Amino acid sequence: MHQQAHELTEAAVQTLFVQHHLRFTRQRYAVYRALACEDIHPTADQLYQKLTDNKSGISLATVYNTLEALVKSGLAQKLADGGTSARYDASVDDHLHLRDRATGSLMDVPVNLGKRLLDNLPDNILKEIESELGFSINRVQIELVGEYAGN
Amino acid sequence: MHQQAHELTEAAVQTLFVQHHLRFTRQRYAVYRALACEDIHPTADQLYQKLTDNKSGISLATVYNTLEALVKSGLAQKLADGGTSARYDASVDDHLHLRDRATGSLMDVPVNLGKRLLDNLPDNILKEIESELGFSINRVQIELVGEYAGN
DNA sequence: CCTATACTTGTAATGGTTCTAAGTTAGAAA
DNA sequence: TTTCTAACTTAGAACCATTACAAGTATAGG
Repeated sequence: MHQQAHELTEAAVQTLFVQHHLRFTRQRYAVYRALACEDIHPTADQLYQKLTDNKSGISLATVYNTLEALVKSGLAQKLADGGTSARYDASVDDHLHLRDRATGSLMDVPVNLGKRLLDNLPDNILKEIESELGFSINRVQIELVGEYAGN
Repeated sequence: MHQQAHELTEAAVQTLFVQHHLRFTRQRYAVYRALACEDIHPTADQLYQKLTDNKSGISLATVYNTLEALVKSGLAQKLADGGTSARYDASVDDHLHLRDRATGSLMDVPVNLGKRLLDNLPDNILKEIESELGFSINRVQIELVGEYAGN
């Protein structure tokens, strides 16, 4: 679920940053906005390209720095691509990804379906894993690997 | 579940390779054996180090080539590390991973627990996702992200 | 308005992975 | 067994995503 997808005004994002102990800068605002309005899961370089097209005046190093800050503060997550470069997502909730074996591409499962699957995970077994292994689960990341019917 | 974990004789692995249309070489045997008897999920370089210690006489390029061949043939899977380097696993079955947020380390959930969770996934919802999205699911990869109680 | 601290930036360095081109080998066929 | 060739191995170069660095700049608190 894309949190605040409809709340990307400067003031709203500034508030969000303050809540997460992040300084608000022109560059960070641009990166966050670009990331949050994406429905794919962009790489750092894709974001940089997009921002450069927008003449947002930002360096690639800053894109990386900002993404790291967002991830560390909990405003984004870094998804391993399996391929060459990392992908980012401005969502932090549990959600499902679909990975196409053929292309390696990654996309979200529609929220309603994904949520139903996650809500129906056997909670008692998760609890058992936690107690048995002395592990505290923060997030359940599920990836459905397969291929589109067309292929 | 580590398939053939007890069946790593030369003959057994050779048969396995033939079944998967892979030529059997000294180097591939060494890599497969090193991978299959690991309980962690080694990186290419960790395997290379281990094999070098064993004086197996193998180059790093071959480790990479072999891992790629194993993955392509279905005898291993590549796990995105989220961090810097990829990790490999000589198992192809659905299974669960635990990722420690602190260290980024990745390990298996014991088979019995993992299997119970996977067996209790709501199958009807998975089917619905398949039909709704025109996607055919080969594998369900679940990662439990969290931290050990000690930390 | 001033200041301290944190952020930004271009560039260099790093490090995992892939490429290349030359040598070697597995395994099929005779 | 011998021969043959496609496939494999290898060292080193190349590649490219990411991080480190050091100098300049901007934010937010006082």
